[in-house]
Amino acid sequence: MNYSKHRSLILDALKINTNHPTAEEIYMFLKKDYPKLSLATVYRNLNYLSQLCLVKRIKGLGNSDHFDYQTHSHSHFLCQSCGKIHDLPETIAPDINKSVEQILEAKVVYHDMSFIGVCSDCQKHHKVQF
Amino acid sequence: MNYSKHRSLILDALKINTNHPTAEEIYMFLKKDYPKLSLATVYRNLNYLSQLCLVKRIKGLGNSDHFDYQTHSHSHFLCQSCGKIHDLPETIAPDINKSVEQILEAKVVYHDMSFIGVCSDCQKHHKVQF
DNA sequence: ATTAAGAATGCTAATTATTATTAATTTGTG
DNA sequence: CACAAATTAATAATAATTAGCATTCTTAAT
Repeated sequence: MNYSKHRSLILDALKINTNHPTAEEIYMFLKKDYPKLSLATVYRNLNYLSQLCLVKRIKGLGNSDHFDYQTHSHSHFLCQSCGKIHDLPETIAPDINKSVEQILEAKVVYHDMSFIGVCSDCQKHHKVQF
Repeated sequence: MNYSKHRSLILDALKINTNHPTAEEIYMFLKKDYPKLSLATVYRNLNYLSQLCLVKRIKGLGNSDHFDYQTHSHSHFLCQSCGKIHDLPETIAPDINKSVEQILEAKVVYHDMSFIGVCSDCQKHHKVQF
């Protein structure tokens, strides 16, 4: 794999933008400064990068995938009210992969844990749930 | 909401078909016996049913959502080799929602835990990973 | 049983998210 | 620099899902 300016920009965008953006959001973010950038390039590189485990692909509540620069195993909280994705420390369940391996006699490569509910901000502001 | 033959059939199909089918798969399954059934009806009703928490929507490895008749909180194992979705007992992490609520001061409604790896069958048969 | 209102459906078009194609540009290397 | 391979932009194509609308089914009151 060769060096590519755009791939590097996409990785940087994810590093800066810690709010777990979608491909489209990364595209919009970079498009401002690099108008030549194409959406297909963003998708292509996010696929490369996630295959190389340089970024993490996250399934959210909607239909589009989100991406995370943090590749270490960690979990997320998805707010049903504001839609934001919050990070969680992995300490909540340290040896859970091992447990699953024992139960199913399977090899666990990684896990994807999401907690869905209402975040503290939205509870305070009495925002309407959708 | 009125009674509907089709909605009832879709729920039954999910009850019988415990392999976490997609909307398309449920459609194909029912289409054989009920040729008048439309794919849009399957999608519409799966949305209704999951809003009412009568079925569970599951994000798999691919781009289409899977559905589960089991609505109680439980986790899944996704095999990267054969693509099958296996169920896991919730005992692997009993009080995890409470932990998350304490960490984020949020309200956790439910969680969605997926373990990704290679199932025991695929390990035995030396199937190639994709 | 009849009927009218609302709910649900089939069909199709439209949208959204993503991937494939291909010619042109960029990058690594001798 | 020159050439081959990798990457890209632009666009077409595909996949997954939703929306619109005329028709059919359900419900509950007559």
